[in-house]
Amino acid sequence: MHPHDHPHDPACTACTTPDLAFAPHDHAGCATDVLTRADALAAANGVRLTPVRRRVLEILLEGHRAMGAYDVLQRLASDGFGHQPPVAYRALDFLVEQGLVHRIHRLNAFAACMHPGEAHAPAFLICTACHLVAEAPATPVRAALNKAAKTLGFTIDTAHIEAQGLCPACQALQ
Amino acid sequence: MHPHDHPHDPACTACTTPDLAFAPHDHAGCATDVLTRADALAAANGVRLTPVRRRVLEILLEGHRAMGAYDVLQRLASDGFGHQPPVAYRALDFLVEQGLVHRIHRLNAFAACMHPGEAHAPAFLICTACHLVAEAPATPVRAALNKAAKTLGFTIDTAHIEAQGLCPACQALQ
DNA sequence: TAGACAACGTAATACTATAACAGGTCAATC
DNA sequence: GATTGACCTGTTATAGTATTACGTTGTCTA
Repeated sequence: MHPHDHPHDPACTACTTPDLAFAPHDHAGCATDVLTRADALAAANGVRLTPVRRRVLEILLEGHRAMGAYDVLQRLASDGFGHQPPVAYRALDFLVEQGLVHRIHRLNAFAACMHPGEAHAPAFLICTACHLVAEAPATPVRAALNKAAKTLGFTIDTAHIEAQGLCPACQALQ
Repeated sequence: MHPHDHPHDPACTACTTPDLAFAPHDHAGCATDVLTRADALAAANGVRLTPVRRRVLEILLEGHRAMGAYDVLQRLASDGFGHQPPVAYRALDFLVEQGLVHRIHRLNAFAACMHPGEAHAPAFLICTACHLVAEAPATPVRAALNKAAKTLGFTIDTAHIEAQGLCPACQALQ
């Protein structure tokens, strides 16, 4: 897997790979790839992926799940970092600003972005059974949303699209 | 204005009226119409729109804005209802279940549904300047979302689509 | 009218998030 | 090499959001 230190490029396989959350995959590779890309992005943007921040990203990358700030905090504390909420919230806020983490409002939780550096505006698919979260490409969804807003004269700045339902694996178990 | 005690009907003008939040309109009529429809819906569904519940809906209908549960609670308390959070949350939960109120996750707040009884799955447009909230018809948006989910094998149960930006009036003031 | 059940009210608590301030690190500058 | 200033981390304290648990009242029905 190449370092992937570039913005979205249709010629790059990693860039065009669909979200793997719901598919069996080499998760260790998947996670370290994202971390590598995160390092590169931080350098490119002139910001610092400090130890706490990087650790938070690692923690979120352990699974394709959203975690609450306090769960992250507990992990940080047991790793020798601070014990107070701002420690977690600051790192999370930074990662969200940098596009390395997404906030899932419906769950009051945070999930690692699996497509950092790619210009993307995902829709989140949240499995209510196994709690996996995937990012679905949502360009057409956003186009439709912009169009709907336009008919009311509204100009969209940011949009959050979060769907709950069943992932393929959990559907099979029903 | 007719009682509107029916489900969505393309032949009914009230049913096909676009959301008026961003447009100058007869708000008193707009609010009482929704209340009338709410009464009819509750009766039709065999549930009770009790005094607290109805009052909560009235409060939310005072403006096309989302309110936090504790703001609603304060109003309820000053109207002689209970002073504890469950009083507000229970009424709000009921109204959400009945489709008379929408939860705006991004704001941790609640807004009266302006299209009760119409089979609708709106996208919420939240003005960051004046805090008005409108419901945009989102059938095409949801179609696109379902399609995106399908490519990942995901089945959507419920979706929340919330956009932030500027309403027409606030754009004009920029 | 007795029983079942829904609705309301309260107290207590859990969960999520931010404000305000102190000390530490590091790079650029004098 | 000391100094400044920006940024980062940590703390305490507090604000804001939501739920659990339990007792009482009201309503409907058998």
